[in-house]
Amino acid sequence: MVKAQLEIQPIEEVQSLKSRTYDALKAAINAKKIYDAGAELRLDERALSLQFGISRTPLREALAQLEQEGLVRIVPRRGIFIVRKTKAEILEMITVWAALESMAARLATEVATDEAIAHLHTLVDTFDSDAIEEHMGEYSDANISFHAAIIALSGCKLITEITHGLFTHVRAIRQRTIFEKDRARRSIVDHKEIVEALETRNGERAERLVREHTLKLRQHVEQFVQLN
Amino acid sequence: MVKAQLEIQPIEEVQSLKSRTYDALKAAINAKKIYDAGAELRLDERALSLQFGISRTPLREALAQLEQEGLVRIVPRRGIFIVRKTKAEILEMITVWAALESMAARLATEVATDEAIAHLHTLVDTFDSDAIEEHMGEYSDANISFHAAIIALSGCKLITEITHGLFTHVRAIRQRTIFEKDRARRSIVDHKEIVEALETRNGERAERLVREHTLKLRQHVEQFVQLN
DNA sequence: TTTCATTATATGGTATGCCAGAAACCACAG
DNA sequence: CTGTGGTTTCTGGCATACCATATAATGAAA
Repeated sequence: MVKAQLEIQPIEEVQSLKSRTYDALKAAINAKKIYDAGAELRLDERALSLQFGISRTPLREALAQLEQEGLVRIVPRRGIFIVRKTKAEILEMITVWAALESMAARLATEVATDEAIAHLHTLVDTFDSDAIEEHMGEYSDANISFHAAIIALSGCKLITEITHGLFTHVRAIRQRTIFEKDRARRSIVDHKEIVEALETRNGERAERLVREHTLKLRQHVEQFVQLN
Repeated sequence: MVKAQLEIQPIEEVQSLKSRTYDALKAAINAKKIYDAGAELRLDERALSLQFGISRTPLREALAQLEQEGLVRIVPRRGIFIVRKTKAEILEMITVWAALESMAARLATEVATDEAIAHLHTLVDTFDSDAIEEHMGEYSDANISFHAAIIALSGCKLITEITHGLFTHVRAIRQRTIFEKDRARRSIVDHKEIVEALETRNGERAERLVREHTLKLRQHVEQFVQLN
């Protein structure tokens, strides 16, 4: 046996057009403000195939996948439309999120290393709940990272995958969420409690805190966010 | 305005070949014992298109959707393969199931009607934990129905949808699960407790019982079920 | 007989063309 | 002006043909 003599990089495998088109379309849909009034939700196959410089075949396969994922709806001989989620559907997504992230928190208390849990502090301690007003933008990002981190700590790939899929849908509504400072302040307190529960390996408590935290968001969206 | 003079039935709309092929393939994969040794996992596009009597185009679109769903894997210029889930992935699915069904139980205590909850008795009381041996087959079906019923009681369509998708994968392993009578007996006891918690609108307890019940299954599969 | 290079074949990937249904447009009758 | 029937056009659905690559088959050289 000859030992590796070179640092071999996998040959850059060019993905199929279908796959790349899928990614491109998904990114484009995510970037689009689909909840704005008068937003164009229709996708034109031929126009897209021209823009991408490919034929309709791989494009249609990518669209079929997006349809399966629930991002677009293909109506025979009528058109292809970006799906706008209803408020009820968004609320259901947050509910599922609550179920999954709370389970993730429980798992994290069982499998995560102390170091990994300690690392959460970098995502929480940065923000003082008093001076939160001036850092709403950064906080919003850190907030997302915090929840993603907990899910990652669980070690459960499937939870990561599903919540990531949900996030794709929910992020579109995020730009509509009013981050009033009071909510942010209480949110930080919640986060600190959650970290503490994880550190003390209190699975029950961690699960409950995460669930309640996310259900608060659900409540908030239900009350204050208006779609259409 | 002319009143309806005829009883008009909506025209039976013929679904697209893509859609029907998707359903047919999914059913075929589910019916196949993919975990048996030597099972043929490869799908041949051209052969399938001949069998279905359609061209490769709609077939490929259906396959693209199945790939998105994780049922098959398409390897460029190598072939299309039915995906066999690993044991670790099955365990993750059961974990997610536990998270979702326990949340569903909690929701059910908040939104389900008394009548709907009472209806669960028909799925539980039928089986006496003493005489369970002779009715394992029926019990297995009732068991599935019971869990599906709880999820339905939550009123959360998304939970129903996701768990249904998981079931598609897990059912293939079901035929490998040894239903020894002891597990079935304890399972029935669990079910009765769950119904009671739902009836008394004890959300915390219902959630916990469902979670623990499903995690028991997880534990069992981890210990006793062998794949490959 | 074995090995390796060459060739053939099989298989998925992509492009193209035509078809059918739906919507938009238009003209003409009332 | 209005409503109705017909025609055009637009759009997605499907079939077919060809392409590129991976694999199998073949055969010549060692």
